Amino acid sequence: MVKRVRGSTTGRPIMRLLDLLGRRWTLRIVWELREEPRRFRELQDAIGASPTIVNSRLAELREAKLVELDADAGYRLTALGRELLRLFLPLHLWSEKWAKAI
Amino acid sequence: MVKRVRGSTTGRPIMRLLDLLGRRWTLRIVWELREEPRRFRELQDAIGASPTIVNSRLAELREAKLVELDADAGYRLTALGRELLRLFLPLHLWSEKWAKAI
DNA sequence: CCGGTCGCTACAGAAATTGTAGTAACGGAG
DNA sequence: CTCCGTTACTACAATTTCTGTAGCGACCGG
Repeated sequence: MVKRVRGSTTGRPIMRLLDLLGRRWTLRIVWELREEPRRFRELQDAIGASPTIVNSRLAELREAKLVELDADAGYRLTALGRELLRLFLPLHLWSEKWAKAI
Repeated sequence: MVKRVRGSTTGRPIMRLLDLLGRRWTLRIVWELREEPRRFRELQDAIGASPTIVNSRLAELREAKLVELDADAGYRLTALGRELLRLFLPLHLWSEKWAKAI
């Protein structure tokens, strides 16, 4: 009994990734961690979600090795997480163009 | 009374975009449309979601001018949607690397 | 011992999603 | 004309997810 990835029957990496990132607040959390580590409550206040779900998403992101908790600094992106973020950075610029178009 | 974007108080483009893309199935739908237009049912079967939610997401994506419905061909990405997709394409390759790491 | 912060959890109510069924419009075959 | 298949899409109850609030246990400085 293989642990099925939500919404995907194949388990292909891209599907697993899209599934992970396509959950409420996940992209937003990665985005909030783009510059510096954040504390749990700090992160929660920044995005305005319930602690329950912030904790769930952080657990998922930690399991995916994209985020880690440093006792001194707080939550931060791992090396893998920073790689992912780098792929997403162009979105920032593009979103400005998109906003003008709609 | 400004129409508030879910989870965002600022309405900044990047937040609106992250909010839109951070909804269940949205990223997946864009991904499924990467190569060729798809019919409603075809899309629904491919991703395995309920018609209700497929229709909601398509409506949001159409409002965001990322997807359009061509009566002959089916649903397809707009020029804007293809631009966004292009930003996401590197994810495919990266996801393979990520899958090995976790 | 007290008061603050830390990550995190419990839980009831609200909202989103699912799964199934079905609608209305169109087109082609008989 | 009727029948059949296809199209996009909707209705609705059951289920799952998320929210909002409160609070726990551990730690630390005064």
